[in-house]
Amino acid sequence: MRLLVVDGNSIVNRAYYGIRPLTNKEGQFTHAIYGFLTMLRRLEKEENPDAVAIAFDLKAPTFRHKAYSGYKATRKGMPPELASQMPLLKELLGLLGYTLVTCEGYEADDILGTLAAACEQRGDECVLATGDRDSLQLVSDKTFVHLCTNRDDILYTPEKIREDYGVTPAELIEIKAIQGDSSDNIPGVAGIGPKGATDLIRRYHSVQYIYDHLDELDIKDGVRKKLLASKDNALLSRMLGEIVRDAPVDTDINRYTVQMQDGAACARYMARLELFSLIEKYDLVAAAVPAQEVDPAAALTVEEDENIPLKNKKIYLSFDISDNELKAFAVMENGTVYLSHDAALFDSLLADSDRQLFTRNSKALFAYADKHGISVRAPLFDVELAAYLLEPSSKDYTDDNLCAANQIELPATDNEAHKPYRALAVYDRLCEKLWGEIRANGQEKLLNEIEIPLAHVLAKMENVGFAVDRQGITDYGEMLSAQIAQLEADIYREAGSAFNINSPKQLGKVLFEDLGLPAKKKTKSGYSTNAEVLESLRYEHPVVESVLQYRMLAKLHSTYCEGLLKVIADDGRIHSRFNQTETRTGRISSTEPNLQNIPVRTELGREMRKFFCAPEGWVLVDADYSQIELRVLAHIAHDENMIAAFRNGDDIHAITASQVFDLPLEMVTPLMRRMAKAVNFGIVYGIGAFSLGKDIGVSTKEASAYIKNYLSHYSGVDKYMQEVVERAKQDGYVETMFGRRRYLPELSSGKHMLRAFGERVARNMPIQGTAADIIKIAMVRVDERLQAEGLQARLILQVHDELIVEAPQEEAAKVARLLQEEMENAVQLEVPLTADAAIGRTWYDAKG
DNA sequence: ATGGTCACG
DNA sequence: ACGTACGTGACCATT
Repeated sequence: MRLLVVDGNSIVNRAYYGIRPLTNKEGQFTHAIYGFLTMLRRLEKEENPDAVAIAFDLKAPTFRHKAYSGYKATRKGMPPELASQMPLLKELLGLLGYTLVTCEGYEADDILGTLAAACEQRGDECVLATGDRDSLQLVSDKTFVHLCTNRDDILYTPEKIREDYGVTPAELIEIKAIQGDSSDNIPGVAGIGPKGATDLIRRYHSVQYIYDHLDELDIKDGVRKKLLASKDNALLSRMLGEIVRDAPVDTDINRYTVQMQDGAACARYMARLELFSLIEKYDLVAAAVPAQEVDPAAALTVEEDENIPLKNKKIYLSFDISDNELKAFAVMENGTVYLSHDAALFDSLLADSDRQLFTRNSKALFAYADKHGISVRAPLFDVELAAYLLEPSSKDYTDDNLCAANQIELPATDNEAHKPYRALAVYDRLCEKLWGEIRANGQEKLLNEIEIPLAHVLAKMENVGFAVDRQGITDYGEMLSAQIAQLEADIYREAGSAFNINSPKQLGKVLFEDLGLPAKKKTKSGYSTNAEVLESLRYEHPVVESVLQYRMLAKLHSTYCEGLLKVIADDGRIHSRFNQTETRTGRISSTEPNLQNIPVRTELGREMRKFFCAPEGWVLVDADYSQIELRVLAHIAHDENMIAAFRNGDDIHAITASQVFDLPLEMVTPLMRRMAKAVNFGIVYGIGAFSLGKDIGVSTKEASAYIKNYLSHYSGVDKYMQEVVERAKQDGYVETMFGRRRYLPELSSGKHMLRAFGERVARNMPIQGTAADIIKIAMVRVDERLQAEGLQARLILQVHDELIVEAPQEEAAKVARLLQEEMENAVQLEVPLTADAAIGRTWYDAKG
């Protein structure tokens, strides 16, 4: 038999600190629970035990705390974010069929020692899972320690301990007795550390022997003196350091076999915690559906191709549209789902302004309507968009997840074909719940006046697509291929060997081992070979320059030439998809292909934009906001200096330079302006002196002086940056001018890094998010205006602060004015918003 | 599936 | 003592 004993407190600590915070809707932290179960599953898979015991400390569990003023032996209660997860974790473990072991007056370590001793006596094997090296003293030919570290897991056998420490497992106690352990209040011998202690025990094996033969030992007098001075402490430490092996706990291995009793209860518990991936991992998806006999009232009723009553004004609608064609749809009334294929009925529902539609993926609905010449007159509620506004950090917004998160149980059905409609049967409750929260958050306008109308605009943009010059891309790609082949040959010659240049691993070996170039930075899996590192090695070896060139061309070729050629549709246009629920800040994203990252910064890359063009007789009108984020910052921070600069129409980066460097404007050099620009960006991103310094090539100290200067001149910004973090900590979220929220559980993390990240996000999101809100408003208005004025011109792309419209030649001038007007007037700020429009045959030409 | 790299705002 | 600016998506190599 083989028993796995888990040191619950140690593993939960690893989980808590090792995983970024997660919360459910109620704000309950769940990441330690998630991490614990993930680790537990991995342990079981790797160790394949017959039984599992999970040991916990009984009284207020403690954790080792490093005081900021150096290492100090303090024990402090666990942070509340972890403490609140402990009872939930224990209850869930119980439901999953694990047996927990605790013992009054004993620590988890002692339980590990006791169970291991019992296994040894019976001849069973025992694996101890812990993150704490103290347990290594328990290792024997029957007992192993599975040490969980931040990087990876190590299995300790007696041999492995000999290899790592050069002593036997039992001798580890002796080492610790001399070395001491501040976190465990074990004093040890003052003045002797790990090295000295290990050396002594390797030679003399025990503390007792050392003191019995102190005068005869072959050691320095200083060491002898230290040993003598701490004799009492050393002997006490020897006792304290030994783990108890006879705690009064049940050592019968049969008590610890794992048997889940109630899968449905586990699934419900996990759903309440919103740990949906665990439901899948534990294969409880089926159990999550309440069995019919348990709740017969909740059985799903589906009427196929029946006459749909449609008595209500509120229509709960589900549809299956692919390639803009309707496959089927369903409506729900009074809990009954009516399935239909009647497209005419479907179309009439969309056009009926007296009905309100409650659905999801309204973008697909708008795309369908647009394609079929139907104007959607029914007011719409979209669960996905609503859920996104309520919690923009979620990964997806499936019906199942939304119902689970809102404690709405899905009705049961045996019919596989009816499964997709289970959520529709409870859509009235789901929509009610979501709408209630939208109202409570004051997000009604954001949903109804920005996101839902925007879905319509995005649908049209996807349908229209962006015309491209296929032949142009092909020729350009061939030109690149030739250059890439040449560079490849150059690189092999310069490096003295042939290898896969695309493999960072192989490239790292060639540069830093074969050629002996200095490695600047490391990644998790080896040397870093990114552009920053290569730039710094540019003049060290000719191959570096070639690799940089190769990288640039290879990127252009694979991502942009080959990538784009693959997605040109039959109409000769590229139909990117715009995702409206992806980003945590409120921006939209673009996929298949991503048209928001077409090269522009280098001339060669920029050429790519010559192949994005308008059809014959048409032109592109491109307009972009000038410094929208800084203007938003000036507005929301009420910063007088920055507001004045924008009102004067000043060059904001030059003004900033004159302030940061304390010089008159005429004396600002281009370099100073460039640095000031970096500071302006840095401020928007939540800034740190280290990174700013790196970015502009000055010392951290100098960078921090710039920041200090900046904040003293823009004191409104300084005040805002402090207050926004303060408020975020109180509220748990930040929001934009238009009420778009982002929750920041990171702010209450015990991990410094994570908390600092949360603070930067708190400073950045309201700025980036407000800018995103503004351009969304502009898009909706531009679309309305184009239609209202009877123009053929249409929006085809948005790139965060830039809109692109294609227009018949003769409409171009009017459209350019319209675009600029709507963008600049989307919202009134304390500073003017400016947008610059330009006209051209291609994107390259139209971008001012 | 993950990590490294690099394209954009 | 730690690691180092916000937000994305695609491609390639590697596991």
